[in-house]
Amino acid sequence: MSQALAGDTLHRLLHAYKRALRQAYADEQLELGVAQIRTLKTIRGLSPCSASAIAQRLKWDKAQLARLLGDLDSRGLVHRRPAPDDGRRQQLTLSDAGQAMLARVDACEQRAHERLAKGLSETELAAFEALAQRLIDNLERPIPSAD
Amino acid sequence: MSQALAGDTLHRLLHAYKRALRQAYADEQLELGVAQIRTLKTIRGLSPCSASAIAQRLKWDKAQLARLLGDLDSRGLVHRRPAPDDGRRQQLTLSDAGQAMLARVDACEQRAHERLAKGLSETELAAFEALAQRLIDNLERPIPSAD
DNA sequence: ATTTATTGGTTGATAAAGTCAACCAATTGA
DNA sequence: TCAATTGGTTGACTTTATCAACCAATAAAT
Repeated sequence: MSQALAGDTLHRLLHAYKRALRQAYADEQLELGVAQIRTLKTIRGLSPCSASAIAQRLKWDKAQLARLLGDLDSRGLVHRRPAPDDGRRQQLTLSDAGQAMLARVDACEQRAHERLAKGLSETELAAFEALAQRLIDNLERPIPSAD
Repeated sequence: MSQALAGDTLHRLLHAYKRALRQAYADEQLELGVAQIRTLKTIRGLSPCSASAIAQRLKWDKAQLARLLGDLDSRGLVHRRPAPDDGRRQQLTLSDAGQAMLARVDACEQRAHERLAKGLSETELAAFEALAQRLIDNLERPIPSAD
């Protein structure tokens, strides 16, 4: 790696960030994991929403997604309905309980994020976000094959 | 969170990054996981080095570290010797095989990091690193207790 | 219209990452 | 001298992540 960006920095940042999130969720007695919450948030942000859309969006294995959705369903946080136009697909929406849960998550995460961003300006955070997005794009872009 | 930095961006970046690393290691037939490699790299970078120093540095659970070190030891990649000045502590060093392994890792990761950083200038990467370090500092700084 | 390929989702199996508690020996602090 | 803490190990468990096989439905090819 170029000396400017150490992979270890990325590892440590996410490790610290996830621990901060888990602690914030535990403090608030939210009995969900980070992946479950990310799933709920993605359902909120996509319309219409399906398991394959989430898997594509988060680059998750569909088997993992299936289990996460099964769990969220059994907790009554999401609705799964057959899609009207494709018998294979399920239409995912948040239940009332799911929406209420996410409202609590939002409050939780706001505190965690205030702590994360303390002392950094909006300009700096925006710059970080833009750079991070470019790094993601680099990694998610298919490698042109030599064949 | 402030609108400028989305937590989801961090998740997606590390997810993509770890997948890229795992792929790079698999392509090179390195039969180690990301955590094992980070452990070896930390041993290389710390002198003297002990398990507690690594756990402190990476903010890992010491039980997790113990198992990682046991595995690296059984693969002959590290040496564990009693510390001369503290009967509780072990002095950790890389074996010749461990050093050779890290040389392969370095080559591997250079390619992964070139891909990660493609199209970004050294200035941009340095800015990202500096901002990431500040975010880590924010999260790792103890919260002053109200008591 | 029929066949083949792909997609959406589930289940089984497994590995990696991560956490918590209990324990013991050695060291430090009271 | 005794209590508290530290360094490390082991047991147990949870969460995250991956791969393969499978089935039903849809799309593409013939």
